[in-house]
Amino acid sequence: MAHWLMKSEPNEYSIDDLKTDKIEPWDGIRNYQVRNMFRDDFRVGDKAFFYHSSCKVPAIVGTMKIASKAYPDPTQFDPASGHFDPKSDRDNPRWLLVDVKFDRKLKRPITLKELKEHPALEDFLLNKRGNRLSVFPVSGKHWDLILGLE
DNA sequence: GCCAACGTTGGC
DNA sequence: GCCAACGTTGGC
Repeated sequence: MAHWLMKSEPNEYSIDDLKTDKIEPWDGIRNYQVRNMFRDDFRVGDKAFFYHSSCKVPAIVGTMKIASKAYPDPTQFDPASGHFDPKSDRDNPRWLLVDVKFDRKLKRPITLKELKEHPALEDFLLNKRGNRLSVFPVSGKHWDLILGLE
C-alpha cells in the first residue's frame, strides 16, 4: 500500500469539510505529474495525509483513504467551473481525479515548521525547495515517523 | 503583497 | 525544438 500527501487550501476545502462529507472527489488537479500519479500509481485503499496549504498555519491535519480509481474530472467540462479546460476533449479527457474518504483528524496539526525542523525529514518532499506538486508520495518510513509526532 | 521556483504557452 | 513571456503555487 502506498502513502501520499494531498494539499488543499482550507478556505477552499478543509479537513472539517471532508469530515462532514465523508467522501469527496479530489477535483481541480491541473498538473500532468499529478494526473499521471492518479492514473498509474493510486490504488483504492492507499492512505493519504490531508495538508492545509496557503493558510495561517500550514500543516498536516488528518488522514484519508483513496476510495476510487482515477476517473475523468467533470469540472474540466463545466464552463461555469473555475477549473474548466476548453481544450479537454470529452472522448479523451485530459484531467483525472480520485475520490477520497475521511479517515481521521490528527490530535493536533503537525505544522510545516515542525516538519522542516525535524532532522529525519530532510528528504521529505514537502521540505524540498522548489517542489510545487500538490500531490506527492510519502515513504512508509516518513508516514510512520510523522504520525509518531502526533 | 512579495517573490522564488518552475510549468505552460506560443512565436519563430 | 528553443526560449522568452507569462501564469501558478505557496511560504513568508
